[in-house]
Amino acid sequence: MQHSTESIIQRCRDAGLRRTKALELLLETMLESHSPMTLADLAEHPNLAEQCDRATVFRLLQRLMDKAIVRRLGLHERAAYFTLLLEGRHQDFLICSDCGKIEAIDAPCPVHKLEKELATKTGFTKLYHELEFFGICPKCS
Amino acid sequence: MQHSTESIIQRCRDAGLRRTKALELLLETMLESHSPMTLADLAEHPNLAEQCDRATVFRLLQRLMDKAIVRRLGLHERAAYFTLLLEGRHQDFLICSDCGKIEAIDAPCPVHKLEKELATKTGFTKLYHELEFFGICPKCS
DNA sequence: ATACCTGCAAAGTCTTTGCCTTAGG
DNA sequence: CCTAAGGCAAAGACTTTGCAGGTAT
Repeated sequence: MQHSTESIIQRCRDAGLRRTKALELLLETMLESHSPMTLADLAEHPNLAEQCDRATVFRLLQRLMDKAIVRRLGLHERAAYFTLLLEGRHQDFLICSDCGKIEAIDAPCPVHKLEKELATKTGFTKLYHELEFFGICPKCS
Repeated sequence: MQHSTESIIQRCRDAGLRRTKALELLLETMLESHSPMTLADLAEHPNLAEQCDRATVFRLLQRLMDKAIVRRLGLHERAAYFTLLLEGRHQDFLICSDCGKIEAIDAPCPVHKLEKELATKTGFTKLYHELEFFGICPKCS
């Protein structure tokens, strides 16, 4: 396997984190799962449930995000974002990871072809997509 | 203007919603703003702050989502999702809007070109993107 | 030895609901 | 008139933090 737990632990060590039981178990668990997990998913996972506190998992995730080993998906605020669905308008967004400013991108979206393919391959219906670009805006950098 | 408040209100009426002051103000506000807004953004917006309760805005957004006039961005759970950042692996996701199941998509991501363009056009640095497809999975439909 | 981690419990923040009143159709 | 919508206040859900004690280095 290309990404062993051991090699990720090494990345953590290089980033200055201590090798603790909780860290090992967390990384193993995230590596086993092939899709994103919530804090609850992780803290209640059999690997972790009896082994460490939810606050520990939370703080580990925080550190791992700081070190760019873990990413939190979605817009980076706690609150939910809403947008109007207007006929003939599809919006993708460009978001500053630092100040949080969100702007709409006008560029034609290059994803529709893949979306069609997915519809036939996977049997999903009512497909739509969301595409967000994140980065540091000129002001913040 | 192509999308007048009036025309959206008509969509709402067609969908069975009553024409109330709060609805009008909410739609106007969302139409003015050209990027997604949080419940707090909306409820505290000068247009709405003194005019209606936050719970009202919340319930309006709910109804508008039911009627597919508004969309809530991001993964549709309350909790945040985390994923490992592994070298050489970029994942896009396919999510069932009904049961919430998330699966990773292997297909080569068609977005990198646009990402490069954005970097030069906008001056954003450290760009990356997230791409999610939503739909109803075979089991749920 | 000491700076970093952990567990527990409490506080915060944003969302969601109950209940009664108001008003649109 | 009848039912959907609104206001207020309280409850929920998930996240985040303070502090005292434990542990990797």
